[in-house]
Amino acid sequence: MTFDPPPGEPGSTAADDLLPRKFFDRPVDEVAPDLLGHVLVHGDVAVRLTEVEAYAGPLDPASHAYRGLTPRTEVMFGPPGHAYVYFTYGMHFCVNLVCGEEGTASAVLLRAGQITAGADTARERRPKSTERDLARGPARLCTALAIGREQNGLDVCSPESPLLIIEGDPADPSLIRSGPRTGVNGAKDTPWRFWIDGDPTVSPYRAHVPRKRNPPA
DNA sequence: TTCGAGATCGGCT
DNA sequence: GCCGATCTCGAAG
Repeated sequence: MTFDPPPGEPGSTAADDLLPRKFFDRPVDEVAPDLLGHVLVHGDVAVRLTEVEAYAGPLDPASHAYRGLTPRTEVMFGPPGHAYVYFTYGMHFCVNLVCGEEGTASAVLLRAGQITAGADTARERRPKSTERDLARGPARLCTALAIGREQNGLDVCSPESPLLIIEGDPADPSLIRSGPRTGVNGAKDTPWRFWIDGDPTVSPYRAHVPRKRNPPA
């Protein structure tokens, strides 16, 4: 398996390659499948998105916004086209893109993708991963792209931003599948996980398993 | 290949 | 204190 060379020098992304903000200013369940095939760029690493999940704001029990506006979820309640990065399980970062009108607090979790540029850099960050595993899973995707707290709130539609979403090869609509969301306790019957069928970088589905606790002595 | 369990800490009740 | 939009490793089939 080979990787295509980067389309140009890092940072040379033309502004008209960026997805426009109005792309994100739509209902989250429309934006999520449309994101498949587009490319998230941070530094010299680029990832073509192959798997995403939609979260519908305060009405969605699976969403961080379910409990309302908090300092953590502030970005979700802001304007569309911004990155919401959160820290979970004490060790992992995950990245979402805010969708819909300001205040709706809906977002798309970026779950997996294929590295299309900067594979060497990504491999340095994840030396134990095979090529297909480099961005297979939301936390791995963040590691491969070096996304952390500093990237929270960045505007991915602005050419000035270090974190950008650029137009890629849109996924073949006949290959887009949807199903229940991964690792989510509430609202697990909502088929808001979207992926490109047959793509090896799509993470395996795992039903939610509550963590076992140490029994009291 | 699949399954089970541990790791680790911020956010919220 | 409890829980979580996860990942990794080791063991077993």
